[in-house]
Amino acid sequence: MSHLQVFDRLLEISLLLQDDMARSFAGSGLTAARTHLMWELAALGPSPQQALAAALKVSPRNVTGLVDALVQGGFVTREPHPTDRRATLVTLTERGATTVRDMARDRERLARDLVADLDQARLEQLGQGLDAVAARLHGLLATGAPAGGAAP
Amino acid sequence: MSHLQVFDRLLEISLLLQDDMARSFAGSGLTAARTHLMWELAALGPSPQQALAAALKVSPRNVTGLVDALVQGGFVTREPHPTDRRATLVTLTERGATTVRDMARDRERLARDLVADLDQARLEQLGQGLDAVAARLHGLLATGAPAGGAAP
DNA sequence: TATTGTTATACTCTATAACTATA
DNA sequence: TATAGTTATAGAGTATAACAATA
Repeated sequence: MSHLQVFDRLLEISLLLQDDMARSFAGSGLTAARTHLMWELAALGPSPQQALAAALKVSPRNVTGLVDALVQGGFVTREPHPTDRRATLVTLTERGATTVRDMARDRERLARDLVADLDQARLEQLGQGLDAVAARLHGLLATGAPAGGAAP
Repeated sequence: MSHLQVFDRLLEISLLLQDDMARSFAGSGLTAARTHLMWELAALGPSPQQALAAALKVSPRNVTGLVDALVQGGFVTREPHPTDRRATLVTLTERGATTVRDMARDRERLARDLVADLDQARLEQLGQGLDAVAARLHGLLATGAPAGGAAP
């Protein structure tokens, strides 16, 4: 097993996970970006758009559009901020909260299914290998210079 | 090490690789989609746009736009097809070919760097674990139903 | 004066549908 | 009649810059 084969597998898995995610949005009015916002919102609790922009590492203008779409879909509402009248608190609706719970459940199930063929020892080995790769990647990116784009 | 931790690591690595890729395009006029097209083009040789659309699993209309941008950047040219006057052969320029070679070199180096901390046995264990995950993922997606979106 | 969210503008990726030129 | 590529149109994500209301 060569380093290139391992790398190819990582890219392959990455693409397959993205495909699966995109497929799961079909017809729901949700997208990766909107789902990500809801996910962060569930973690943060009701938040002004600035906080969401920071959490998502995205421009405030971008958040406006995402929230617009989620409001239209009935997943979130804009509530007045209790003390700052410039801000609005983006808040999950019942439907939005249910959606996030369902996603968390599906995610848990998928995570379990993916390693269903591995016994405890092999799971541990896989985890340690991934830890090492993630650590190297963080190190390489921390230098500022790109580590050298992974063309798929 | 739990299945959820392993899953989180996979998602984390996936995001970091995308970040790195995006960063490596800064100022070059290239993007992930355009780079992907060049990458396929290098593998296929001079190709009509239909072939590229099929290889990239993207609409022919989309290819028109990507090729337009790559022509403008001097990475590819549109040559007349020798026998079919409806078609054009998209062809890498000298600059385009050099770019792909550089990408392949960077990719090789990155693949090596990522596993630099692993000895041969651990590399093998990681590879086998990833193989198992990829196999499960293929199996789950083959059923048609989404395996349950991996919300980041 | 600084911050929150918005309007204005622009670029990219993506898709479908209709159209032109050729097979 | 079918195919290759284009124009037309549209939706989504993203960004910067200018502007309003409020701190």
